[in-house]
Amino acid sequence: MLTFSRRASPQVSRKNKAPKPTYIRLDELKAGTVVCVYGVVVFFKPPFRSRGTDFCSSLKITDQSNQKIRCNVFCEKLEDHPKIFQIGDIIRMHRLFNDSIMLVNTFGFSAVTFNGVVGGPVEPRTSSRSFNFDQEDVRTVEKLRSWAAGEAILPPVPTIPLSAIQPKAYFDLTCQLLAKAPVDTTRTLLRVWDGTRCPHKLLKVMVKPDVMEGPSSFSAEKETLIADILVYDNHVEFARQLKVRSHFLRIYNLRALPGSSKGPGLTSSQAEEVDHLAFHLHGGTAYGRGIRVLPENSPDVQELKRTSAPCSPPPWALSGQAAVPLASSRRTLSIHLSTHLVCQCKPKELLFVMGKERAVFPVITPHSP
DNA sequence: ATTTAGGGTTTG
Repeated sequence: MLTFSRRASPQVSRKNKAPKPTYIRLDELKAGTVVCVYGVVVFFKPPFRSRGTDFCSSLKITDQSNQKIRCNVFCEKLEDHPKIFQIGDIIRMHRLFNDSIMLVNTFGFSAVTFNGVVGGPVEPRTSSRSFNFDQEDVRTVEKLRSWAAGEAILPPVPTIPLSAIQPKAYFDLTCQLLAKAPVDTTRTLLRVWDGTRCPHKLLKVMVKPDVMEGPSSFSAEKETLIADILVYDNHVEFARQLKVRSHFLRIYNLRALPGSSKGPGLTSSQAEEVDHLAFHLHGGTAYGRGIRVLPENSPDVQELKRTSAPCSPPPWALSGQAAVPLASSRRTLSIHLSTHLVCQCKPKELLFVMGKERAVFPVITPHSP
């Protein structure tokens, strides 16, 4: 709904008569008080399971005062955690208790986050059903963005594509999950791609096809683009929740190591290939190590969809529509026959891109008489 | 109605 502030400037509000909070500069925090703050994220750990009942998000923020303040956010539900995706994001938090060591969320806590890129749209990210957000918030976000740009807080490259991997270095990867499989009690395999080609050969992890969620194999061409990631220990539980194909991920503090490691799950011939890279998400949360699912509407996901499926609509050999009677309703189906199916190659699946939509279709092959 | 963690690279 639209309300009006005392200064008669329009104010978008989704809640009636909420008093406007006062945001405290980070150099004016007093121990033992409950505060609302704005800040630029200079460090964060994606939510990880604590030993208590909640997930914990650990972060460090700063503002024009240059004070750096640590915060911990405890929430039982993942979706209630601040939607921080990278260093440089702007965050607004309401109702944090200052215990003199750090800020910790308290009753009535809420968080809204924004991309930190100067000049970008100021789009609030939150799971709060009601929150206030007006022109003053827009100005605060823009001021923090331009201040942070001068402080060089954003990492020089937000995430590294597979094509730019430096062996042995730690990096963040934005990717689509294509398939996954449990390997043993401490490890899960994630098969991902970002549409770019790694200049190094990629070590493949062998698992039984019947435990694979998603396709157990891809075309030889596509396999050269797929990175096999072994995630360890505390990340296994998180990996279990991930959904093949529909989930776009950012994996933080990933490491690509020359494939000298031998052991179950790796083929012996590959293990001797030192040129092959093996991807590991080690156990623990140091340096913000972890996995986050990116929202479907995030710019990073839109960009990934563009780069991982750069092709024009295929030439149709046949195209049309058909009304299909169903049990409860009647639907119209668009039917296309790809020219790929009337040539000599025999694909097992086809990847079609139409605008922003993407779908992988199994090829139905009729039995020979 | 206030525990959890309290940043700082791996068993592989």
